[in-house]
Amino acid sequence: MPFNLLLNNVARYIHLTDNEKEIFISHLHQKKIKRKQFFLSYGEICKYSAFVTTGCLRGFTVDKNGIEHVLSFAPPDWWIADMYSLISQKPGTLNIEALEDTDVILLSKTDQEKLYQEIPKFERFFRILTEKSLVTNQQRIVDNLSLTAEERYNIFCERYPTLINHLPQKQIASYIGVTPEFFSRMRNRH
Amino acid sequence: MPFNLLLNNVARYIHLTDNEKEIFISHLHQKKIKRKQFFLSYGEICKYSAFVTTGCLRGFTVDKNGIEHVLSFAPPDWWIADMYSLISQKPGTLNIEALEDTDVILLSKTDQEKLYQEIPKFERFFRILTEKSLVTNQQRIVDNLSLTAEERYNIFCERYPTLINHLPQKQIASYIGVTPEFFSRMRNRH
DNA sequence: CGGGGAAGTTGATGTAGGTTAAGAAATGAA
DNA sequence: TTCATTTCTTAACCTACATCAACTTCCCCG
Repeated sequence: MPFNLLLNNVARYIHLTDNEKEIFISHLHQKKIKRKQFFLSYGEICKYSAFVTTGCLRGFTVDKNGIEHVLSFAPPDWWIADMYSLISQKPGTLNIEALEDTDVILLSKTDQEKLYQEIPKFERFFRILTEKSLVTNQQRIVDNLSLTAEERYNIFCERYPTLINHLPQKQIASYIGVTPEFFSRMRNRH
Repeated sequence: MPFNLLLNNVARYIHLTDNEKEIFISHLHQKKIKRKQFFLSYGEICKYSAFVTTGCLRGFTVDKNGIEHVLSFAPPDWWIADMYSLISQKPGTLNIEALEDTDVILLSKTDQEKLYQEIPKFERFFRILTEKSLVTNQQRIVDNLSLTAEERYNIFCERYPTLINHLPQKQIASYIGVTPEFFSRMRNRH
């Protein structure tokens, strides 16, 4: 059944009884997002966390010069949301777009809060998830401050080997923090 | 009593009974850190979260060229730790140093876990804390990718007005991601 | 309260990476 | 398969910020 990937994802950090699994699943919705379709746009209020089962999403912002900056990729087994907007329920700055046809499982903000009431273990689950995400983001800040573009690229290759073949170069360039032109030059020099 | 600042910090997100407050306090330790003294050094395993009551700490890494990069400041009412090391209990890369004589309240990793057992509400507290920290860090990544040094400086001034007068310029420069020389020039042109 | 090390300033010069532009290659919708 | 649209490449030139060095000012600790 289609929720297995997600149940395994959850099982990494907390144990659920069969009954709890059913309660959990009752809060979930499935959705298909076609390539290039937006799951969330700048200025909207983020009402869902999305868990990708197939395909790939990207979260990005657009700066005042119209340049896109990729904050995160969400391949299968990853969660994505505009955390700022989800928490504050204010309009966010993040766009979330499908890089290919993608299946997601949605958990709404309100269902997530119900879940915290019904199965407090989920506080733990999302705490741990958020902690891991925080560590990754802190490392990225350090990398951006202290490494050259080439070093950041090498780290990206190590950390996300499956994504490298999968993604358009310009998306990786944007994540690394360089222009597509410079990224191309960087790759073709050695 | 010296735990009031911390109890207020906690009360922002969860409500504790008097009994729960006592249990919480029983897990805490106080410590004084003298100016320039290290609370945590690169390569150590981080065993404590620290909550600052007076003074100021800074968390920073040192890159392969010996250059320091400030990840965070912790003035009063802030938590600080090497999250990577605290979670994984592996040697971390963060240094945490007192910028002035500082009083902290410590919560050890093991006491934190006991707290989760004894008062599950603390799962919620630290989830919310971590979420807020994550949002701040994501915004910083976007800022580093899309803004000039001067724009990042202006944002820093808005966001941390009290720190501006308080900190040596070179520390702010390092947080912003520029050299002290460039930071000085930037401030003195207009 | 005085001296020494740290912090800040200023100038000359260097460089990683950006910008603009134009063509080549890949890709996807019909 | 075809054509239109992205994506990628290459080249010339540009700029934000770094580096190095010498000087001044600050400030803390004995």
